[in-house]
Amino acid sequence: MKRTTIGDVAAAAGVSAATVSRVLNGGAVKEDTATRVWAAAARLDYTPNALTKSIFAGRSNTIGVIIDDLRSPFYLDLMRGIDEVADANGSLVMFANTFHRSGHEVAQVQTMDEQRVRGLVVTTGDSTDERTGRMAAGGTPCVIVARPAPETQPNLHSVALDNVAAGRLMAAHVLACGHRSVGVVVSGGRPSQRDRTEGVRRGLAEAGVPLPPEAVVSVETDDRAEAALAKLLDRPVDVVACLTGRRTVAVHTALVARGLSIPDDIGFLTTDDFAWAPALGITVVAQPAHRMGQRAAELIIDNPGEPARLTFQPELLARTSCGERR
Amino acid sequence: MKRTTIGDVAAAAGVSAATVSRVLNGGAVKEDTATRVWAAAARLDYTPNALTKSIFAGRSNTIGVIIDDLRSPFYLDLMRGIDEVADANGSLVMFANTFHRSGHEVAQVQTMDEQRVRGLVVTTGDSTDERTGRMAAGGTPCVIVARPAPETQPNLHSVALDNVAAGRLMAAHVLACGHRSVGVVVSGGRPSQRDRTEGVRRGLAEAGVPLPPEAVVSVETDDRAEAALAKLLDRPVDVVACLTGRRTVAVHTALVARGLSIPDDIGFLTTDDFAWAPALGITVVAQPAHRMGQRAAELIIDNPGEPARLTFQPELLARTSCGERR
DNA sequence: TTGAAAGCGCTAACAC
DNA sequence: GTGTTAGCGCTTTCAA
Repeated sequence: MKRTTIGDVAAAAGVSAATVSRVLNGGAVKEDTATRVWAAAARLDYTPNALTKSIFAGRSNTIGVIIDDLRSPFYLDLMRGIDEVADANGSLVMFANTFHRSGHEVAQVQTMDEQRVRGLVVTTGDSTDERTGRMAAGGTPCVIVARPAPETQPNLHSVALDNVAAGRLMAAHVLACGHRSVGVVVSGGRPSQRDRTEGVRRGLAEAGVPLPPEAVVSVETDDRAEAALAKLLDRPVDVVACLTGRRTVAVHTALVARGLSIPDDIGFLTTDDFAWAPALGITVVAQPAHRMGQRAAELIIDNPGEPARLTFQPELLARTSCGERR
Repeated sequence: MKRTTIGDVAAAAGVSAATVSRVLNGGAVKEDTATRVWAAAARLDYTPNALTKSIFAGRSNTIGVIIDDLRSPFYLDLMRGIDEVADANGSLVMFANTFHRSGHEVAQVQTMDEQRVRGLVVTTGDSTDERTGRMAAGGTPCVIVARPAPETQPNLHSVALDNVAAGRLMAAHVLACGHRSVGVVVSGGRPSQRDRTEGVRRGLAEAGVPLPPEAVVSVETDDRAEAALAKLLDRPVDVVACLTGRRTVAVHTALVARGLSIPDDIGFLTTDDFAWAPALGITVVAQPAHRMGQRAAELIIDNPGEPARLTFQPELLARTSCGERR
């Protein structure tokens, strides 16, 4: 099944391939030549080969995105932001989902590099840092999302939340609601999780409220939420702060499964806004995920000479899940 | 910023480009030659150019996916299914979000064709049918999701839900819960919406319950949900059946905003399962979205000679939002 | 087992 | 204006 090439069109229109190329890309051609070429192209159903074009440019017009898990509300909004800007610039988005298959992530970065993507957005942990760094060194702009870039290097940018501020916002809110004993749920030990925990700790400390180590539990997968919560609620806890949007459903469900009513028996707040949060009255600290995605894509398209480290401020969306504010 | 080419590696290893190619792709080469080549490749940080490779194959190793709006739970799960199978086969996924910008969709199909995708998954309305048909005629396997393929043609497959069955399932459930006056919400007039409505109508008719035209309203965008519901609830309605997963949040919110309590004041059920449905007790008719995505990707990778029209059966997940079953 | 040479579909100099 | 000629980075005959 051979496809129509530029040569076929040229032959059909009685011109050279170069002329066809000029017609298609807006060079200087006589009007009736152009007409003949367009007609021939339409008749032969000619679709130019973008792959071949990219060879000359040295790279494709596609932005690569590597994401842990699209099901997280943050990543989904991030993705939409990237897609929007890409689309507005005539770029495409190539996407790979790691699903936390560690070891696979590095291979995916490599694959994106082989595709000669115009730029790469990575949201994985630091396992990919070395490969991403080399890619940036090779001239491909890369944006690390959700944590600061590991080192200052040309073509290597980052887009992240002020995670400490997010933690502080949560602490301030639960204190304002009259809570004193806070339980914290994180997922794994990624820097963002550590920083948010630290923010909570500092925010509470300023009000003289401690956050002992046993008040912080890690939930690695959804099905371990119940067990982790059982441990967390061994000691009296007024309010549970979930520092990871990925675990919101599981933690909320585990709370309810224990027969706890929110906010009457226990307060609850989490990270990342989501479509059902208003309906459920769940208070969240939101990241400007959509905006972050847009900026990430813009960094790739504009690729400023100076490496950029963009930090975004979180926003508290107070609803009813922590009880009334006093 | 010139990147390392196969020629650079060849020169460094003291062999020809052809030999390097053979080493990289597993041809017959003497062992110590291979060793020298691998060493040179590593030293020069050689990353093969997949774009150039694709020129020879005639097409890339990427599966294109065109989706209306990723925020819909169905599409997100579909996407995950596609990605999974693609990944398992060493394929990548290239993704475009139309966001219902009509007119843009056809351009996006064309763009995917220009990228010489290995295959294309389209979820848009029929505006793209002509272009997709030509793509299939040109040899690229295409899969239309959520409605049957418009015509039987080689390389053109479809993956869809049995929408009439979905409507019947809903009708049977609301009848079993003792409801008699059903209000239906659809979004636009796409075939899937029409078929589901028809299913509801037939299911009710068999029990002698009518579904008059004024019992069906269309909600085109989220912000029009309240107005549409006001109209729908002009007449007495026991239960609202939302036939589009995309509008679940908006319709549910509009119901609650009217001061209606679910299921005490009014029953509610919708299409497509979602993460928070169990927590909210919302009954849904689910599509096997993940499975459908996998099958779509498999159709592209295996591309059977006979055009396939796959139909999937919906499943009722009964929870509490329609009241107790009698 | 290896290299030289041709060519994939397209663009970009350089002539005419 | 338009055609000719070189490539882009890689694979694939075809000889050696």
